[in-house]
Amino acid sequence: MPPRKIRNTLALALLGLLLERPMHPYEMASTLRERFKDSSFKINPGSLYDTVESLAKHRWIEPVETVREGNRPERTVYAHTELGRQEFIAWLDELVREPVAEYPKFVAAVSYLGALGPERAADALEERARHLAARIDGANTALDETVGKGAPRLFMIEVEFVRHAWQAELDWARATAAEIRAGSLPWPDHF
Amino acid sequence: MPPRKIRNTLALALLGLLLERPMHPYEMASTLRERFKDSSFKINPGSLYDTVESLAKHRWIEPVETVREGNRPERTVYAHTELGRQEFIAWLDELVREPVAEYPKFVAAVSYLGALGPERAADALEERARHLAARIDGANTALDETVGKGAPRLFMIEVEFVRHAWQAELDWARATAAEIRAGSLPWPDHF
DNA sequence: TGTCATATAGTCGGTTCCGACTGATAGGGA
DNA sequence: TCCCTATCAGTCGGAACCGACTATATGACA
Repeated sequence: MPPRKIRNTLALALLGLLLERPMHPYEMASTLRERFKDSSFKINPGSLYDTVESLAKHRWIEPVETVREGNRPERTVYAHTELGRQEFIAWLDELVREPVAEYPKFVAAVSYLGALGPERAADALEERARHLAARIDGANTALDETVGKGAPRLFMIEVEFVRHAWQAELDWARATAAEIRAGSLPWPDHF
Repeated sequence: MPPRKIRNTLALALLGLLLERPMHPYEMASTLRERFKDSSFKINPGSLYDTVESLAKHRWIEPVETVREGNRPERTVYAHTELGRQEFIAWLDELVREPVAEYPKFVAAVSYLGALGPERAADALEERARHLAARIDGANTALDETVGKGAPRLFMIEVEFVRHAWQAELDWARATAAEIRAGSLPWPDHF
């Protein structure tokens, strides 16, 4: 099996939507926003149209009609192909099964934490912890509201995951700041 | 304060190295690899030279000499500037303090977990859990070795963080797979 | 002595990505 | 009627990114 030709996960989101029904690009973006999926996928007008084009080039989706309303720009409506459906499932399966390296910015920063010196490092970690706590609150509110409206948990399962991940990061940030304050994380000089 | 002009974290890594001593690009890459920092930063020859150029263009670093050994290509040795030193610290501080959205591929996949159907989803999560467990083992080995050689913990602090993050992800994957198997995570039909 | 693998050092061209911008329509208020 | 804002729909140029490739030197080994 050759490596997948499209790696951009926005393509996964768009494909997933088109499995429900045909749409034009702008509609895909607004539907994703409605469903809070804009926190799982980076939706930017430039990337959106590039990605749709790339999906079409690879025949995972195809234009089914172009409509024009009044003087507005023409809209091209796309639908998924059978190839697209298969690739979607295979890709999804692979993404869940195999962790891939992703180089988050925070890991980069932690690699050079020493350069901040102990006080400033502990300070910064504690501030991060406060931000994370606020985000976790936000996630809880979003979950409560959505489940309150009767939506199945599975529709927001990724929010449950990120909440869990943030909580872990929060715990680490607090614990590490505490270690620095307590002096139990020795600070070499030549930083 | 205008937004930072360079966002690429490889630039942070290179700048951090040049604070120790002047180096030429290839040497920066090999030094990072020696120190296991290639798991925190994506080091690719193309990006390396582009990034060095960009750092130089912004005057965060500057060439100090070009040397030639035998018939090998010329090497340009760079050093950090005072501006570079200041930007490094300010950037680092900001990266630690403020969490930024990063759209990991796994979150994308979990957003569409429903499409896999319950059996395949549970299967895939369990496989991921096994991969994660292996990585955690690897991290532990690396930590033991390095600390065994007398290196300060702070030099590998980012490995402690990623181990913690992986452990959290592992816990979530296992717990969610178990919920699916137990039927306590209801699966809507129209996926 | 030929050759094979590895380390050194970097170039090049193409794709991807993205933020700033354009321009039309719709609705509301003064 | 004029203006303000929001929404709709998309274009464009440049920056970032990355994989494939080039080319020399060194040491091992058959």
